[in-house]
Amino acid sequence: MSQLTESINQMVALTSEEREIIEKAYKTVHIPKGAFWVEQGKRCKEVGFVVSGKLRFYYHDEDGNEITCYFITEGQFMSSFTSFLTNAPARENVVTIEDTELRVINQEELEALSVLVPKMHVFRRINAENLFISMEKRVNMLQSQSAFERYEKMLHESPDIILSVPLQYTASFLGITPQHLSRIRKELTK
Amino acid sequence: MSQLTESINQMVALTSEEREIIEKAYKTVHIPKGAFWVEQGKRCKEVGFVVSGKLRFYYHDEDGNEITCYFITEGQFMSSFTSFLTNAPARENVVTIEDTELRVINQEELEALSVLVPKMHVFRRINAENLFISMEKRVNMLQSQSAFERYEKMLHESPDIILSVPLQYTASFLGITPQHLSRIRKELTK
DNA sequence: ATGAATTCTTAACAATTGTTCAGGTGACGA
DNA sequence: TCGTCACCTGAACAATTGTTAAGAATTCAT
Repeated sequence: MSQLTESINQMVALTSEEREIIEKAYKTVHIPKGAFWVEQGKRCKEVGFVVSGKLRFYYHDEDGNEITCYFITEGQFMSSFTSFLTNAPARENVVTIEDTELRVINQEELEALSVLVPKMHVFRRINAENLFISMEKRVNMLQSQSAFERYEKMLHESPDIILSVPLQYTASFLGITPQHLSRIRKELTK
Repeated sequence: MSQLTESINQMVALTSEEREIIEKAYKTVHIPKGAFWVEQGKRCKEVGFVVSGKLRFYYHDEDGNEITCYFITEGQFMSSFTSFLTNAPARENVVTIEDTELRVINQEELEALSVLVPKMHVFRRINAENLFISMEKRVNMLQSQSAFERYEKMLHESPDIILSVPLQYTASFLGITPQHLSRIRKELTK
């Protein structure tokens, strides 16, 4: 079976029947590098699982600056969750930074699947909890650490992202300007 | 019935039998002003619902500064979630800033209750999703707004908290020093 | 390979935020 | 009532971060 149910299975043990039902419910989608999966202002009606590839979430603030909210890589469940959960227009754009393969499911299908496989409620809960935990870490970082410390931490925790995306994306993810990140890098190479 | 099941009922419609079961599962606890509910370093094994009162979550960073993570008020579900969910020692202290009444339930009881009332899984999922959404807003704020803007926003969204807690708590919640918040306030009164 | 476009670096200067320290206010118990 | 303590304000100075502008390096399409 696929990575998708493998990942779900790690959170809630599945029977092989359940795995099959789930496999059938999620569709496979290929998105070429640079294409949008979600567009700012439109409703996001799907959640997805990244089989391979990499995506970036970003929005434009009042001054027109691009703010990167997330980088999403292989093995992660993702969506423009706030839009998906509240049915509000998405605040952010989601674009691929590499050719990407997803497994996706829409709202109605997910609800139907959760009826067929009630464990999906538990999975969805655990997933939401994990999202919360990672956001809490991020708030702690932004709230109490300097830009230098935040970059060092990211360098340690996700060097792959830093190496594979333009510096400006990393900078806005950390809440600083590209110029300042460039300065921090220079400082670090000493 | 109580505020507790009223709140749960708003997220997942409950039958009166379910409400009764839930009411019995949650214990009532009174905590006087200034007392700890969770202590940094200990495991948090309960989740709670605030019937009345107000709490503050905070931890000490490497330099010994108190960092306020959350203010929790009436009608909110709360826990030291990362500790509760991962069984790790709590990073933060939770203290009451007013005399507080809680409805609490521990891990085993919650799991047992979720078996008796499977809808609890759905409720817990929705609750986790809501926590995620509020954290996402907070990350956006910290990532892309100035201290001045963050304070203005908080003044608009939770004036009650600003009015009822010492300035230094609000300051660390916003990620700034008390002196700087004092400066911002002065600026605002012009 | 070449030029255009994007991205990155650098530096000077400006704005924001932190640090230190001093004083002032108000609450509260002896 | 008095002193103590916690909290808030203020100002001078320092550190961090943003802004602007220019040039260097890299990427990309042709």
